Amino acid sequence: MQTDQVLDIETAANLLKVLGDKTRLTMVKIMSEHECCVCEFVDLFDMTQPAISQHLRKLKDSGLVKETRRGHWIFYSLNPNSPYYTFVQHVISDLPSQRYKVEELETQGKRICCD
Amino acid sequence: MQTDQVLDIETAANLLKVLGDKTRLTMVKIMSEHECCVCEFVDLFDMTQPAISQHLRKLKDSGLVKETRRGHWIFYSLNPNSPYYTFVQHVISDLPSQRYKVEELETQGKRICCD
DNA sequence: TGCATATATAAGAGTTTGCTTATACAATGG
DNA sequence: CCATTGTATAAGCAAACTCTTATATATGCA
Repeated sequence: MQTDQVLDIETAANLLKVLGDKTRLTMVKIMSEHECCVCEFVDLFDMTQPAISQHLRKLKDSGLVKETRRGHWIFYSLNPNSPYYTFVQHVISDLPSQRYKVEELETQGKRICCD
Repeated sequence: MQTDQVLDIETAANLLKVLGDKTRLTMVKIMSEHECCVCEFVDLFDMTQPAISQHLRKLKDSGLVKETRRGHWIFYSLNPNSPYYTFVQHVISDLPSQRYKVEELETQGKRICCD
């Protein structure tokens, strides 16, 4: 994994820019608690699928997030192997839990599960 | 002052957007270690005075930074009364110290001091 | 009072961002 | 192998961002 290392400022600024968007920051907080697939994000945010996809690509390009395909669905989650994993944890630790959103999906029967 | 409170996500995203710029992030790290006036920033960054001024305004508008005038100079520093002070501390704690930059100014006789 | 210095603001140009719609690609099941 | 479903990519547009130059404002001092 990695330890609390010193981050160079330019790298940190780029990460913060990626996180400095309400949609992406919420996604990251959600993924720190659950993995999620694209169509779930589409339901959670009132946004088109391409818009969601583009946000996820930014997160993936930054290395903060990884994807796993299971059948039709691609699940996104925080990448614990990112050298910036603990940095992100620092940043999002003060944010309110977003579990309730995923639970709402669940009660609406919109949660995707591949077991 | 304030405690480790939960930050709403939109507010956090806006703060991160402000911090998600190399110049501003470096400024904030510097100010967490020293107060600085505008002309010092102009020397530290290879940037025009209005560009520096505009970055400082963004930081001030976010409430993260406060200014104190002393004669000709306006000194900027982190605002410990900001409700987001500890959040910012979390974010910048992993960044490398920028003291050496201010020390370079000092050896070049470019440091402003109003004692 | 008038000038020099420090800083802020205004206006404009070039770039980046974040959406939209349209289309392409990938996987599954009949 | 075709249709359906989930996801990604492309192209285009409006808004936001970050710089530049020019100018205004504020303070201290001769």
